[in-house]
Amino acid sequence: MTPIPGCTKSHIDSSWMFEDNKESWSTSSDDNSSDDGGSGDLTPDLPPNSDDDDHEHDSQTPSSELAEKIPGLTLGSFLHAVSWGDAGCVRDPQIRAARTTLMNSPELPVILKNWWMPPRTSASRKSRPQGAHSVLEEFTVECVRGTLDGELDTLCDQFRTPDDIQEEFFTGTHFKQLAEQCKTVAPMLWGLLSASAYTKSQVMLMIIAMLCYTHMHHANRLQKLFAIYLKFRGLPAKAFDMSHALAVTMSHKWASSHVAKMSASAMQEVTRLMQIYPWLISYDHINIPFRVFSQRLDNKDTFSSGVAATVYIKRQAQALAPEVSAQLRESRRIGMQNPITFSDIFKLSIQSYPRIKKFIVYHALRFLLDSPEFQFQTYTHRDSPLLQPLSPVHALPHGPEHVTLQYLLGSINIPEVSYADNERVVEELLRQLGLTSAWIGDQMTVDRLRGLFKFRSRDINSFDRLDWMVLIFGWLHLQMAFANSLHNCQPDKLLEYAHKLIDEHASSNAVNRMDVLPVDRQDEVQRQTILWNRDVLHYIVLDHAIKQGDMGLMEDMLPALLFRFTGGGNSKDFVREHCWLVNFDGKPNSFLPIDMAQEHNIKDIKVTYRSEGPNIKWEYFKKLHPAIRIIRELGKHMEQEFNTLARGKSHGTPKKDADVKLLESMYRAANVHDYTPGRKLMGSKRDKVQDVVVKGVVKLQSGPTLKR
DNA sequence: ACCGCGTGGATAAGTCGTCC
DNA sequence: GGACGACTTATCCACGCGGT
Repeated sequence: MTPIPGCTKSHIDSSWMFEDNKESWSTSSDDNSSDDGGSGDLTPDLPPNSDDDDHEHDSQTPSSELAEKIPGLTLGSFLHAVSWGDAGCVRDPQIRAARTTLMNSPELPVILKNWWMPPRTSASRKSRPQGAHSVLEEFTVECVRGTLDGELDTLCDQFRTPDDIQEEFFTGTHFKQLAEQCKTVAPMLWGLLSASAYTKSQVMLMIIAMLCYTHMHHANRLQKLFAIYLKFRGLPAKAFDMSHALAVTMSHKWASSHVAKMSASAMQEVTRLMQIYPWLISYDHINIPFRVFSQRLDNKDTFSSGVAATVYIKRQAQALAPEVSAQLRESRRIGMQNPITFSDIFKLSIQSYPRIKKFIVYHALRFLLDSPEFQFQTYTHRDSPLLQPLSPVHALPHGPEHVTLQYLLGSINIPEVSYADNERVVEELLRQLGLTSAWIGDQMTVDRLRGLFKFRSRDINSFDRLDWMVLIFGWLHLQMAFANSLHNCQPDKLLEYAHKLIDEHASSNAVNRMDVLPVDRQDEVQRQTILWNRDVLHYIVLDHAIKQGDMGLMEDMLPALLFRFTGGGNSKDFVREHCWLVNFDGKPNSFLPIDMAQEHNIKDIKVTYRSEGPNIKWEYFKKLHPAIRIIRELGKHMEQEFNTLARGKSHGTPKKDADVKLLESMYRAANVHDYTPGRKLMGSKRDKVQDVVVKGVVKLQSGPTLKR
């Protein structure tokens, strides 16, 4: 026994394999030949090797000695006996120890490798000895197949989808993470793939997912994701069948029926949440032509008009509820006893204006800094404290648990806008939410509920419909056309410019200055532009405040907002429902995000997730729309996953560039920002912008508005 | 030349039976 | 019960034909 390990040990140093020495090559083949010759009949073409046998004494002598000691012993039968082939050898402690040593020895891999492909020098002209090439190859394949089967089985469990309806399923699948899991669960498959597929991990993940899917069609996690995602990115049914056949997605059939399930589940969820948390419903008509930006969309769609509604759930409000309602009662009591007067509001607005102005100036400055012409990246003083974002006046807590949930309800086909229809809409929405049976008989409840439904009036639509975005971009581009020339200015100089800009072009003071001029010195066009600038900046600051959850800033803005909405002819309800409510329940989701969100939803309904085909009717819309929220989240999620993986964070160029350019040239041609004494507005009186703030101040001062 | 109408292609949702 | 696939149904659109 002992000579054998000694024999192999003498050859474990594999450096000789790479020597060009002819002699050592022959000694090596001698070693192999003795192995193969020992096992006998596998490879008959070994005589050239056996010729060289006698050169190497170490290896030859022991084996022959052994053969002499035990007659009939071949290397094959010996190895077989040692390798658990003989009961006595299995048990014998000495053999067992030697076997274990061999099994764990570094020689073993080398032995096997040599069996698989007997080494030879690069100078060798002989054909390579067969060794046990085919045997080992078959054996390896068998091993690998067994392991892969096991790995695939475990992998299938990874790709199973217990819950494929909820949002978590669609946004909770992270490809990198999943790839890591696959790597750990199926190291061999992963290793093989990454060795032979020179590609990114998500491709290998997809290959594995496809394998699992063909293995068992319940292992379909990625297929489901891709099915829903691709369906709502406009993959046609034909292409769907194709990619289904390739095991990339689920069947088209599945996708469409699954959307219905998602909708149903979303409706269920919203009904459940509405019983727990405070909620608000907003709805809007979705047949409003959407022509402002997208002229290409005039595809003569004959959508009859209908209503799209969204439920907003304020989750965190519940935690606040007890004390807040008490506070609310208290402040109501105080409010009743000490009604707020005009001068109070006016004082508040005076007090808060400096704080607001800081933000206005900052945002104006931001336009400059963000404009590509300015090249902020290379600006010398870009770290100056003067240019840093302002800290919020009073920020609300934020985080995932504070997100306001929104759920689209099924769209309803109720054609015309009238109060009667509004009631029908409300009824239908309640019915969808399953509230009808319990509450519809109770007129009181319905009346109260109606206060929570927000029907958007027409006069604010254009403002809310993001039309102003283009105008703002135009405005800022005009202001910043000379941004490049400011590149070398000191930060404090920039700040000063921004102040000057606000004072002269975007403030009530500027308007006032204009108004005190004699009539023939006034410039109506410029005045109008100033008004627009001022209002839009307020809007931007408010938007910023809302986005940041900056309650303090929003409170500061309340007086100004009150002036605006009172003057703008919007109902007091508008202010009361939203601004004041915000004041009390301490939440940032005031009217603006809600309306914006509603517009987003409508855009999704009308443009992004528009279904085509003959069977699209309102019934189908009703079925589809509650699912849009999840679909949208999925879209975001997928693009995020793949952008970060494949394309980095590169953002596309703003689509509105052309619009902005046009607007800019129009502004420039019209000289709206220049002072032209005595200029009058062209066109009818109706085109003239009202200074709603002044009107609101006047109205508040004189009218009955405050009493309510 | 223009309009009305029928037809077939394209498309996608819906239905039903089958398989695991 | 979920997934699939063959088959059915419904609608729009392009095209062409025939009549005015």
